[in-house]
Amino acid sequence: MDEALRAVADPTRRAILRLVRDGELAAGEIAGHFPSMSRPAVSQHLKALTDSGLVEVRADGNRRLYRWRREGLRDAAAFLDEMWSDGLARLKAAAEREEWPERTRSGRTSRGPQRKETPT
Amino acid sequence: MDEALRAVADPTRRAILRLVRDGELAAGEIAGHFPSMSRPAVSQHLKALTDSGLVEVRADGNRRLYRWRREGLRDAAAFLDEMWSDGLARLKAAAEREEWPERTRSGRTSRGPQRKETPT
DNA sequence: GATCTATGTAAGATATTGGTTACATACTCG
DNA sequence: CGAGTATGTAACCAATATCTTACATAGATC
Repeated sequence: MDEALRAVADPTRRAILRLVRDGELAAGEIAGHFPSMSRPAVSQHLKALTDSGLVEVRADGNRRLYRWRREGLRDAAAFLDEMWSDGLARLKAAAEREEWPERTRSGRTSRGPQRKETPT
Repeated sequence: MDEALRAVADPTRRAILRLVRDGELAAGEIAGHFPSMSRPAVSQHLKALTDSGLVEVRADGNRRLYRWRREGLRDAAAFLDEMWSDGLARLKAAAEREEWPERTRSGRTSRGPQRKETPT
């Protein structure tokens, strides 16, 4: 999953993913969408995406057609979903029980002139 | 979003996130969960997490309590969800219409003994 | 076969990451 | 105040990432 997340953390690669999401595109066509970057750079991003399983390649004569691979994001999506949604549930439940471990030990209960406590 | 995704791409940081997901933990307690790594290393991961908005800190006397910050993953989760779920819909729709741009140009229609075409 | 065309790979420069040890701070406690 | 505890930062290093340019290779075309 690490690889997939790292791959997706790069904006260029995310853009490529969006490009090949609903159809195949040749490497050159993809590179054409990034005029600010050399073609080899894009090629390397494509390699990264392929290696991390986010896209698949298919040879078509001269060219190489890239296509989105949905499975590639499964674990990453699952993690984030669990973290976000399930985490919401946990937070809510904890808040309702007021179970948050607030004052954990000393309990800074109005003793000294606390200067920069809780920089909220 | 880049930062959040990059932060979450690291397994140590994911583990930290899970640790502070349902309550506050002091830096030292967190570091205690990673005996294989020096305390400063964990501290730096905490900094990364804080900078990317995935956790918040609160001073409590001597210590610094870290807590999960749900908002931090909003965009990342949204992206992955859109990519995964919505992408599924797109794929399905495209498949039903058989709209996949298969043979894009030449149409490798049984001409040569295609060796390693479509490594499926 | 000679020559495009499409694309990957090698080599190298530079920036960023992730760790370590040493040190600086700040709060707590007797 | 002085010792001890909790934690962040600085300095450094090794490994990676991400570009660029130059080059290699394979299929297409005439």
